Amino acid sequence: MPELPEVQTIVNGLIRGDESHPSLQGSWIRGIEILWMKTIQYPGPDEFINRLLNQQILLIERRGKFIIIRSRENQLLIHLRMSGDLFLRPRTLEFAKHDRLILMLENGYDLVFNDPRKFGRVWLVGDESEVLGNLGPEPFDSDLNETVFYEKLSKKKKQIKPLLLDQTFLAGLGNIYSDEALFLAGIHPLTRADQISQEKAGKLLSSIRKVLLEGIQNHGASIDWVYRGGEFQTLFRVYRRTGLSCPTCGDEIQRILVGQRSTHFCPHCQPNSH
DNA sequence: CACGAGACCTGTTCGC
DNA sequence: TGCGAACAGGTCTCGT
Repeated sequence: MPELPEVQTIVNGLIRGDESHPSLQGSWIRGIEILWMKTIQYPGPDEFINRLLNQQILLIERRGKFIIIRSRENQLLIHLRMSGDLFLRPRTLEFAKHDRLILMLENGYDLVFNDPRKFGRVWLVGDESEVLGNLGPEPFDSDLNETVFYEKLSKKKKQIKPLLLDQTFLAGLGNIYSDEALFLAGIHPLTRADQISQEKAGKLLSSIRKVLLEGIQNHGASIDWVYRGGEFQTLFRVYRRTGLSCPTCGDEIQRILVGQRSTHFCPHCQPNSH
């Protein structure tokens, strides 16, 4: 599911709090319930509980698609993968379907990791670079400009779509936002990265930033039964719009498979360059 | 090393 | 209505 805008939306909600729950920041962890053991990627369950119990949550951040929850000595890293969700819920007697990990807070709320497909994972580490060390730059990193991005692209022979999904190249894009960005930039998804001109590279970078910002401003995308309150799905230009008309030229949007992932594009606005 | 297929999971939707 | 196939926002591993 969640790509950068959805993860950012979740982080923003946890930091801010709202009418239904307080901020997560400052909360003390007084109980831990692991409901699906594989959720804990590292360390083992006993050490996980020992090191997290009675810790205070100080900061919540995002890096790529990871949520980072900082206490004094440890970082809890959470990756939602396809169907995970993280939210605060007033303490209840019974857990909900698909709850995988619960941190019980002193203020009467539970921090709930719920994940129907069980792909999501969490790590508890003292040095986050053990897990995040191979991530590429953040899309909004000010050091990433047209020239730098062009040079990064020119070193890769890979097709641009799978390259944008590669988290070691750029952190945060997934299937939705890469299709949307390539459409805005007018680049065919199968174009080799090193065939993209500097001008097109600049256009691609600004398109990536534009669609991510749109996603964040609309609180992410909510599709299928995985509804999280976002509205960006109503603004999709190509993603899951196979057979519908291109918002720019009216041609039919096509769907192809690239690296086993559905890929949507407009054959007229994103001409095949090879 | 690069690439593609398969694995990990459950739930919904589609086609016959 | 029923049933199997296809598909889903991600990433890792294995084989060629």
